[in-house]
Amino acid sequence: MIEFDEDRTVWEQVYELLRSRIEGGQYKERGPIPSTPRLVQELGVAQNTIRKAINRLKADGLIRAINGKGTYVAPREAWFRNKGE
Amino acid sequence: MIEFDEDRTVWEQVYELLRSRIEGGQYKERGPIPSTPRLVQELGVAQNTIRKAINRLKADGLIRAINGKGTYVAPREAWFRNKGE
DNA sequence: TAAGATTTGTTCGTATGTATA
DNA sequence: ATATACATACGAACAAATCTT
Repeated sequence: MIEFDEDRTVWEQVYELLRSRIEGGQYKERGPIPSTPRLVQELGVAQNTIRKAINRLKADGLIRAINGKGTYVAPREAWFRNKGE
Repeated sequence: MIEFDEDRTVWEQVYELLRSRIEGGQYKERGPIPSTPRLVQELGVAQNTIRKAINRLKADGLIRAINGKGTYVAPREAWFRNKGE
């Protein structure tokens, strides 16, 4: 179980964790990332919180979700480089 | 984006807006009203504020909410006629 | 064809914390 | 102190798409 900092929002820390796993290659290009229920189980946070992080990653172009199938790391060419946060 | 009067509570103005839309027939009998997230987007106020207005409409018998599905205008026979405010 | 499981997506419901007036 | 309003986080249920059996 992962521990989260209390003075920062959980969904943002989840976002950064997943982002680092993608950029670090733990989740491979064009490969799947764990399903929402799996992430709920692993990270110990609510579905909605996972989804908020996921939505941000989608907005970043880092992942692509296919309804009923799964969520996949986008090819690097598709990633946006967001500087300002 | 709708503008709200500053010297009256927002939730009450949201309540009156939705009530007028229901009574005016914009939201039809037994038909759905927009979801909470949609109303948040349209009216530019927080979820909790929308919910407070929604709860009042439920207490009035004007609408009925179904968890995970949506919120619907009740048949007119079910409406309460609240005189006192 | 049909039924079930999995996964994404959406919705309502509840609670807590913070800031403000 | 109380009420308002916003943001966050959790829980529960429903729906559609996909895949398997």
